[in-house]
Amino acid sequence: MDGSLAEHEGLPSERTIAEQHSVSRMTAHKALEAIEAEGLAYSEDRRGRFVSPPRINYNVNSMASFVTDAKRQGVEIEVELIADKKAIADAKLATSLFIAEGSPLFERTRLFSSSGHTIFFETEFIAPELCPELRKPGIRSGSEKLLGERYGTLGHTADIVVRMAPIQPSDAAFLGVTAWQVGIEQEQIVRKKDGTAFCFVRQVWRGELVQFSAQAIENR
Amino acid sequence: MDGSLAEHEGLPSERTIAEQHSVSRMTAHKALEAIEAEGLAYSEDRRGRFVSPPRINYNVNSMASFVTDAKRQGVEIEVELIADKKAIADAKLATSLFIAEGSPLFERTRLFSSSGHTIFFETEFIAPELCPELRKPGIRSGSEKLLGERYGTLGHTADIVVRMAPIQPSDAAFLGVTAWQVGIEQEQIVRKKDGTAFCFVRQVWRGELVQFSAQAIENR
DNA sequence: GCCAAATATTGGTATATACCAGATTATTTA
DNA sequence: TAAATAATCTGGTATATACCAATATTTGGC
Repeated sequence: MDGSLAEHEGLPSERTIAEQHSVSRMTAHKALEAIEAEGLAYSEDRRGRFVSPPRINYNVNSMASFVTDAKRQGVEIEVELIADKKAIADAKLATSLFIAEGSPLFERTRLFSSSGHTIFFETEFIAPELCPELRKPGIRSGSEKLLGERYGTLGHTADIVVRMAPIQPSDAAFLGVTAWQVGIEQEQIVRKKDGTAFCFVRQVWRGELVQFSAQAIENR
Repeated sequence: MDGSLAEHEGLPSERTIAEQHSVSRMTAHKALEAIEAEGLAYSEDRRGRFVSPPRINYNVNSMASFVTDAKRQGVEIEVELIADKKAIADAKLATSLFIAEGSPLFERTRLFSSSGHTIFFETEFIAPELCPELRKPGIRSGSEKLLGERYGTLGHTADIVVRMAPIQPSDAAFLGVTAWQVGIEQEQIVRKKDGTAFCFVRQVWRGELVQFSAQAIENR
C-alpha cells in the first residue's frame, strides 16, 4: 500500500514485533490495533496480520451504488445474501415505519465484501402493507421482488442518520471482526413520494476500510 | 441521558467497578472505553468518568452551520480561535491547492465546544495569491477577512473526503482526548466558481459525541 | 473558621504472565 | 508417497501488578 509493502503481505507476529521493539506484547498489540484503525493493516484471528489494500472510496454524490462506484476504481465487490426471511416489527421498527408492533415485514441482509473481506452489511426491512402497489398483478409479492424493486419502482426520499459507534458482537460476526471495535452505523428510513415510510435500512461499515467523498455546492 | 442518570453525573471509579464485577481493572477499563465510544459516558483524566449528554445531531442538508444547527436543538456551541497565523504550504497543501511548496498561506484553527467539551476542531488554510478579489479596495486583506469572508464573498464548491481514523497525538491535544482513539476526519478543498481551489479545510471530530443526518432524494 | 500541607483517589499506561482454540508446520506412521 | 499425528505459532483475551501525575479529599495547625 505504501509502496514498499505488497497488499496482503504478512507482517511479523505480535510477539516478534514486541521483542524487536523491546516492548511487551500487550503494548505491541495496542499499537497494531491503531495501525489497523488507520486502515494500513488487518488481522485475521490466529492467522496473522497483513497489509491492507488502500481504502475504497465511495462517492456519495455519484448516482452509482457502492458496488458500481468501487468497480470504477478497479475494486470488485462481492454481494452475498445471508438472510431473506419474514420478520416481525419490533418497537423500533414499528415507530420508524409507523406501523403496529408485531406487523409482518420482509427482512433481507446482504454482505458486501472485497477479496473476502466484508466492508459492510446491510439489513433492509420492508413493510408489504405499506406498498400495495408492489402487489398489483404482474409483480410478484415475494420479498425478493419487494426489496429488489424498492429503488426501481418507488420514487423515494430517505432520512439518513450516520454515527460512529462500537460494533456489537452480533454485527461483528457478520463483518468477521472483533466485537466493540469502532465502526460506522447508518440507518435510513425510505419514503415514497407521498412521504409514507415503507422501508428501514441499516448498514454497518468497517470504517477503517473506506473513505467517503462528496462534492458540495454552496449556493448562497 | 437514558433517563435514569443525569447528564454529567459521576460514575464509580474504574477500580470500584472492577471490584463490583469481580473483574480486573484493565478489563473494566476496556469495557468503559467501549461505553465511551457509544457516546454514553466520557472520562476526564485523573478526575473520573461522567454521563454524556445525548449526541449532537448535525443535519448536513440544512444550510445552517453546525453551530446554528446545534442551537436549534438547544445546544450552545462555543467557538474558540486558537490559531490565526501565517503559514507555509507543505507538500500536501501545495498539491491540493495547486500552488508551489513554500507558498505563503493564512492558517486559522478554531475549536468548537459544548459545555467545555470540544466536539471538533477545524483548521483552514487559504492561499491569498489565489483570491486577489479579496484584496480589492475596501476589503482588508488580513487573514481574518480572508478566512472570515470565504463563504460570503466567494461562491464556491467543495470536494470533501470523510474517513474514520485514529486521532493523532497533536490533534488529540486539541480535542482534550486520548491519542489514538478513533475519530472522524474530514478534508475539504474549497473552490471558486471557476473551479480554482483556494482553501483547504481539515476537521477532526470526536465521532462518539455526534451523529450526522441527511435527507436524500433519489430521482431516477 | 481558614489556610496550608499531607494523604487518598483518579484515569492512563506499561509490563509480565497465562490460557484459549484455531491455523500452520513439522514429524511420524502406515 | 500419502495420510495421520504431534508440536508450534497465531491473535484474542483476561489477570495482577506497578508507576505516573494531576485532582480531591482529609488532616493538621493556627
